[in-house]
This record gives sequence, C-alpha cells and structure tokens, in this order.
Amino acid sequence: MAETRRERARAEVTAAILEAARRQLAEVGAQQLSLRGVARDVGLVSSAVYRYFPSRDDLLTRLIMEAYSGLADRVEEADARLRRDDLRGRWRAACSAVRDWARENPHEYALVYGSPVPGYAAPVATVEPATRVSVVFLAIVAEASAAGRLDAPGLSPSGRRGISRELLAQLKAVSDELAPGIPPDVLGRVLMAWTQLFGMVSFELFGHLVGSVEPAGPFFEFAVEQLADFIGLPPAGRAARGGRGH
Amino acid sequence: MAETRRERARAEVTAAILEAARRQLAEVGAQQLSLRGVARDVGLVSSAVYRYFPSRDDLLTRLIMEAYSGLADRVEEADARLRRDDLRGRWRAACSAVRDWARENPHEYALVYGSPVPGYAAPVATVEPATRVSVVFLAIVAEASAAGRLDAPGLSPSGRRGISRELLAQLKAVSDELAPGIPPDVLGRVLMAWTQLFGMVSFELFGHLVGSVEPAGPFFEFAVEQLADFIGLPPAGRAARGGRGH
DNA sequence: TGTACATCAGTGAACGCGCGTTCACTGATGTAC
DNA sequence: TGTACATCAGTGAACGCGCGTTCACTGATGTAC
Repeated sequence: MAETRRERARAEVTAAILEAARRQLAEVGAQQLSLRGVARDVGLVSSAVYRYFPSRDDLLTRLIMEAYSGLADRVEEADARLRRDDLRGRWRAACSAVRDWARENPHEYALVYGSPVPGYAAPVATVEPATRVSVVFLAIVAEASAAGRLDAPGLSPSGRRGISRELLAQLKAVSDELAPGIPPDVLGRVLMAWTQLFGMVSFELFGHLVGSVEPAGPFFEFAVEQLADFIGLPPAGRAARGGRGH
Repeated sequence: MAETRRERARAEVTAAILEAARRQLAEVGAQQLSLRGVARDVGLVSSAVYRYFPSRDDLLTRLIMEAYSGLADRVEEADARLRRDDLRGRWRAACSAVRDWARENPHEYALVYGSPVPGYAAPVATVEPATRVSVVFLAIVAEASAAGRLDAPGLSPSGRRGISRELLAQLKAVSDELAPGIPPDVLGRVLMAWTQLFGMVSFELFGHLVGSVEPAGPFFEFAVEQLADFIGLPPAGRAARGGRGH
C-alpha cells in the first residue's frame, strides 16, 4: 500500500501551493491574496489550483488554521523549555512567544486577530487550533492553582464585589470546559490578562503606540510582570514549592 | 461676502458624498468601499467624485479622521456628563463610551483600530483626532493625581522594580507631552489599562470571546472596575475630597 | 444693467487592470482482468 | 506481461464582473469691466 506516484505528486503540489499562499500572505496581506497570484507563483494555470482547493475561501481557511497552529507551536515550545515549577518564567515565556511570533508574522497575526475579512465566516475547524494557544496559558495558572501557589495579594474590594452573577455563571462554564480547577475569580483575571496581551500586541503591530512607548519591548515586559502579579503567580527566584495562599 | 450658489452646492455635494461613504463603510467595510459605489449612491457619475476628492485614499483618510472624531466626541460627552470629582464614574463612563461606540460602529472601529489597510499609510492629519480620545482618559487620571486622590494600594514589588530605565525615559517623554503631572509609574499603568480596554473591545467585536464570556457586558464591567483599582482611582461613593495618598 | 471671458461641476466614454470561477479538452497515471 | 478502461492533473480560453483614474466635452455659474 505504498504511496503511488500520483499521491506523492499531489502532496508536493499541495505543499507548493500553500507555501506560495503563505508567501503572498506575508507580502501583501490577506485581502490582496489571490488565487491567480498563488497559481502564478507555483507555475500553474489559475484553474489548476481548483484541483487542490475548491475556492479561495477554502485556501484562506487553511491559512488561518496554519496561523493559529504556528502560534500555538511557538507558545507550547516556549513553555516546554522551562522547569514545570518555574511558573512565572513560563508565563513570561508564553507571553513573549505571542509577541515574537506576531512581530515575525504580522500578516498572519492580522489575519487571525485583526479585523475579520468581510464576507468570510471562519468555519468551526478553526476553533480547535485557536484554542490550543489559550490552553497553554490556562495550564500554567491551573497548575499554580493546584499547587496552592496562586496568591493574589492585591485582590481589591471591587474585585470581590465586582463579579456579577452573570459573569460568575459564564466563568464557571468556561472553567468547566477549558480550565477545571481554576476558581472563577482567578479565571476572570486571566481573561483580562489574555485580552490585555493581545491588545498590547495589536497596538504595537498596528501602529497605535507610535509616539508613545515605541519600541514597545520595555513596556511589554513591564506589563507581563504586572499581569503575573495581578493573577497571583509566585514571584520569580524561588521556584520551589512555596507556602499555601493566605 | 455671502456664500455663493456654487459654494453652497459644493458643500452639499461634499456632504452627500461623505454620507454615502459612511453608509458604504458601515455596510461593506473599508476594503470594499469603492469610489464608484459611493458615486452611484450619490447619483453621480464616478469621475465626478474627483471634483471633490483627489483619490480614494483621500476619501479613506477623511473617514478615518471622522471615525476618530466621532469616538472622541462620544467619550468627551460621556465624561462631561458627570461631576468633575466623580473620578471613578468618569472612568467608567469613558470606558463604556468606547465600547458602545465600537459596537454601534463596528466598521469604523475596525477601520481605525483593526488591521491596517494594506498599501495605505495614515497621514499625520489623523494623529490629532486620534489623540483626543486618549486625552480624556489622561485628564481623569491627571486630575485625580493633582487632587492627591490617586492611591494604588496594590503597587506590587514587581511594579516598582519592573520599570526599566528605557521604559521610564519613554514614559517621561509621554508625560511631558500629553499628561503633565502624572507620575511615570502611574502612566505605565494607565497605558496598560488603555491597551487592555481596546484589547477587550477588539476581541468582543472580532469574535474572539465567542464561546467564553459572550455577551461581554458583565466581563467588561468587571474589567473596568479592576482597571480603575489598578490605576488607583478612588472607589465610588465618596466623591468628596479624600485623604492624600500615603 | 449688459457683455465677454474665466471658472468649474458634471458627463460619458475609454483605458488597462485583475479577479474568481467554469468548462471542454489532452495526456499521463492507475486499476481490473 | 498486456490490454481496455477509468481516474485525474493540468491546459487554455472564456465569462462576467468591478475597480481607480484620465480626458475632452458641455453647460451653468461667477467675475471684471
């Protein structure tokens, strides 16, 4: 049941098309990405591409999934490189991985986290790779929580009071599905950190920090640290098992 | 020196073109906005539009400026409606104004805070209206600071340590130019809140909260409160002059 | 107030472009017997 | 191993579309004297 010549050829051409599409995406962005341009790059006639992808939207979907996966790979690798009990280090690494990937692949980033492409609705197939990224962050916090090493000293009065009944219900649902073991109030903070992370990266990439804290590296590092404090991740240095929370 | 017939007509047609452009923007988004479509809407032949705008990019620039101005108006009005010493109320109002405006004008929002339009570089003329929005937020914090009512009890160890020399320099520059009187470390936190605010709104509008905290109202309100605490704005209720910070 | 000329808004046709997608076709590759 | 038929990759032409921008033109509006 060895691969037939045809199958091998098909795999190769498919790969070549995707590679060309990635190149086009990097060069001109998603809006301008055209089937004809891709075909030209590969050295095919435009109609031939239809033997491989049923439509332009299909190609886009594929690129979106690859973008999410690429980012997820990057974040997972960054996280995996550190000792499991170095929780703050892992947090930093995951955050930086997001930023670095985004800066290296700005059009991919814009494709998935920028304004939606008009007239295109992302199919469900894109949900799983999108989730992979968040899972890394949630795992770090979940492990910290399970180890009793989560401590949010700055839990403000509004923090306790501020979680409305609706929000609590929503957070519990998310917690059950994605992050068992993370208390809802912590999850609320994680979600804030999550949106903050992407807010910063988007502002940096889309030029909204020009004239203020550009280059954004120092600000980013400051924010990452603040967010770790905010969530209650143990400070760096003492990576060994610390005391239980208050 | 009364307005001549021509001048009146010119003003009217210009307004009609802009109105049609706004309508198109709302319906199909910036990418798909076309001079020909606008002309059709107005009842002009496409080439006639060139008597009013030298190019499509010029029209886009105009729309970008209007979008920033519209948002700024909204935020300023929301802020102005409250007593000057109700600092937390003003903060909430300004944040909600951003979110409400974005939800009501999703394409305008995407135009200015989403992925940049490829091949289009925003001219300097857009900077001033863009700044107006941030000025409201900075004013609230600056007034709080000037009144000695800014207190950030949760100032974490990393918070003090975390501001690197580079970041400090950048923050000082921003402070001098835009927000005299706000200490750099507070400004760092305000900038975090700023990016967080737009990060949340973008995630909500671009569909990245679907399946978690959607509808996003409760989460948004929670986050706004947390951010106010984080910056050190006085809690609601006691709007009168409180004690000085430690 | 009237005339001569300059300005300017709007027209309609055209240029040149690139796009996504369909379709009948050819020739090579694979499969059943 | 050889033949007959089915599958499938790639071709080339075409359809129909919409776009931004230019240009010579006309007729109405404004201005100088």
